[in-house]
Amino acid sequence: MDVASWSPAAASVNQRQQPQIKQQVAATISVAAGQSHPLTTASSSVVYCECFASGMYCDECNCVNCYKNVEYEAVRRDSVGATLKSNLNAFRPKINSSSHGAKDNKEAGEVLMLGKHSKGCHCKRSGCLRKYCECFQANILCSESCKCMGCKKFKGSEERQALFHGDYANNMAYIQQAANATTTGAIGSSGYASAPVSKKRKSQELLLGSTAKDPSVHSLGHLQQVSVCGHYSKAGLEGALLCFGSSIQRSCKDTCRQKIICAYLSKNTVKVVIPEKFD
DNA sequence: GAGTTTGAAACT
DNA sequence: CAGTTTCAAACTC
Repeated sequence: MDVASWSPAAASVNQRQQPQIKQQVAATISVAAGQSHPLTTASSSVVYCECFASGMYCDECNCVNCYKNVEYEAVRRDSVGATLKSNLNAFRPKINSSSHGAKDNKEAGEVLMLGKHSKGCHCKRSGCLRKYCECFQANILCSESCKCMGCKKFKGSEERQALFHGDYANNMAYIQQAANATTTGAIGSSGYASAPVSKKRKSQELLLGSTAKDPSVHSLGHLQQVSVCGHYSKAGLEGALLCFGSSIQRSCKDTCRQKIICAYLSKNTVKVVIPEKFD
C-alpha cells in the first residue's frame, strides 16, 4: 500500500488482521481452580497484543498459545487487572482526538486529523514520516508531548508536505534523505519543540574541516560512516555514543560485541575511542 | 518469505 | 530516571 492510499483506519484493520468485529469484553468462562496459567504471572501483564490493549478478545488472529480469547476469560480478566494495577492508562486510547474531526489542509493537499498523541512519540530515525511513528499512523502532527528527534511531522515541514506532493518514489527518497540527515548530521536535532535547522546551516556543519591536533578527533564531515546507537541520552546527540558500522545496532552492548569502534561526540567533533575490551 | 529495522512497552 | 530487553509491526531484499 502506498502512502497516498494509506489511512489510519485501514492500517488499523490491516495490521491487526482483524476480523470484522472483535468481541468486546463480556463473556465469562471460568478456569479450573488452582490452574496455573502464563497470563497470571506478572510478566504477562503486557499490552504488546493490540487486541488486549484495545480491550478486545483475540479472535481469528494469528497468535500462538493465545489466552486472550473468550475461552480464558477469567485468566484474561486477571491479566487486565494486573495490567491496570501497574499502569492505569494501559487501556486508554493513545490518541486524544479532537471533537472537530478531520481538517482539510488545502495547502498541502491532505486530510489531517485533529488530535494529539497522549504520550507523544519518541521517534529517532524515521523523522516521524513513516508508519513506525504512532503520530504518523494516527495521521496527526507531532505535538509538544512528543520527544522525537529530527521530527519532520510538524506544521510547515517541507518533508511532510513533500509526502503529499509528487510521486511516491520521490517522496520516499526525500524521506530517506531526511532520515539520513537525522542519522549523520542532525546534531541537536529538533524534536517538535525546537525550530527545524535550515538545510543551509546543516550543510555548513557537515562540511566543517578537521583541524583537531588529536588524531583521534574528527570533524562531523567524517561522520558519513557513523551510526548513532539506538539509545542515547535525552540531552540530544551532543555527548551521545556513536558507533561505526553499516547498520544501527540496538544497543551499545550489542554493538561492542561486534567489535565496532565507538566514538564520542562533542559539539562538532567526534573523539574516536577503542574500548580496551575490543582488543 | 526471510531477515532487518524501528519504536513502543516492559523490565531492571 | 536511565539503560536495557522484549515484542510486534514496518520495511527491505
